[in-house]
Amino acid sequence: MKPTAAFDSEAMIRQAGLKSTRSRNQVLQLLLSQQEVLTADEIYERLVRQGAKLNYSTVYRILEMFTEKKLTEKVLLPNSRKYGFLLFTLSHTHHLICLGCHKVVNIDGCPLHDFERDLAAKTHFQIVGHYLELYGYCEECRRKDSIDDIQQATDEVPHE
Amino acid sequence: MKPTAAFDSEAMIRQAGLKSTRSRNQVLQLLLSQQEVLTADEIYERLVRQGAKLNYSTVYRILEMFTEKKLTEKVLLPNSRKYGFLLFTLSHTHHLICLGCHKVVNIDGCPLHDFERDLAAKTHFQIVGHYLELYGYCEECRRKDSIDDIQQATDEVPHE
DNA sequence: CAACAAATGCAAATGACTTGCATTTGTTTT
DNA sequence: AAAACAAATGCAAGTCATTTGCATTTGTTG
Repeated sequence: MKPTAAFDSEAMIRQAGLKSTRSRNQVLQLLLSQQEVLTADEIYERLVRQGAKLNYSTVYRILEMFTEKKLTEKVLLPNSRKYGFLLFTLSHTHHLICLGCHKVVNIDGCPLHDFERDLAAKTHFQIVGHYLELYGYCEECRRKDSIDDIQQATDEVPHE
Repeated sequence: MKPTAAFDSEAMIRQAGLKSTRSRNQVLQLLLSQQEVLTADEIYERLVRQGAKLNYSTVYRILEMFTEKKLTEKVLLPNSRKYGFLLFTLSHTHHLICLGCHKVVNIDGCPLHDFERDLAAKTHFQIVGHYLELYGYCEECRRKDSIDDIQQATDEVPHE
């Protein structure tokens, strides 16, 4: 009998209306096994290290397709011009991302709801969207790293 | 007597501890004359069109230096992997950016202050920063563009 | 106004994707 | 279960925004 993760990923891929291919399953299983944001090349590297045979561009195409079909979501990583991908189930909200281990914590609801309404009224803008991600260090990472490391990394975070 | 903008930019550049060069003044004057976010290549194009003689990489280096010295700030533009630059004085807050004309409206205060404190308590994260920009259409742009155009552009905005 | 560090120009390099096209693989159909 | 076919993948080359190395020019200072 197949391992559970493998079964799940096949079902999920089919349910999204996609062909269930070896590469797609490998990508989705990796994402399912980690509750963190991964970049395309982290995904590629990890899969290759696990012995998978697949191409860089395939990874991009898979991630693009997964995102289109709402299996994953794409978020901009701070100060890097790179995108991270995470399971859509973890998503569709804003995230608190640990800068140490890339763990993702979901934020229930949008803290900007009322704020946006007021702002629209004040500025006469039609507000069509916003981009919000929060960054920090989780409990474990804070324990592992010294205050100095954390202080240094703080500089890499966008304003505020 | 020199035009005011020229004078201002020289003073600002010197005050930032930088050499006042022709190119730096041209870039800063352009930014001073428009209250909007501009990308590096928009800046380059506009200056060249005005007859300035300067290099693409110079523009990048200037913007980088200005940002380091807090004359400008660098913000990620939605869904484009490009950066926009704007005066630091317009900045150090969050922005509401018009997707039509790239006009920037400053947002006073940070709507996430209390929220972050509560979230930190709940998640045991040390929250070190966040990225927030809002996108929409200003009054003029809404008047100019048809509903259809706006609807289409809406799709280009990051989640929520 | 010489001396020198800093800024600029230019061409080539980089990083993160993206694309075109030939080949292979799931899926569907017989 | 093999054919038929669209869809997915591999590979190599291409983009786009930005960065870098190095030779040259320009502000600033002694």
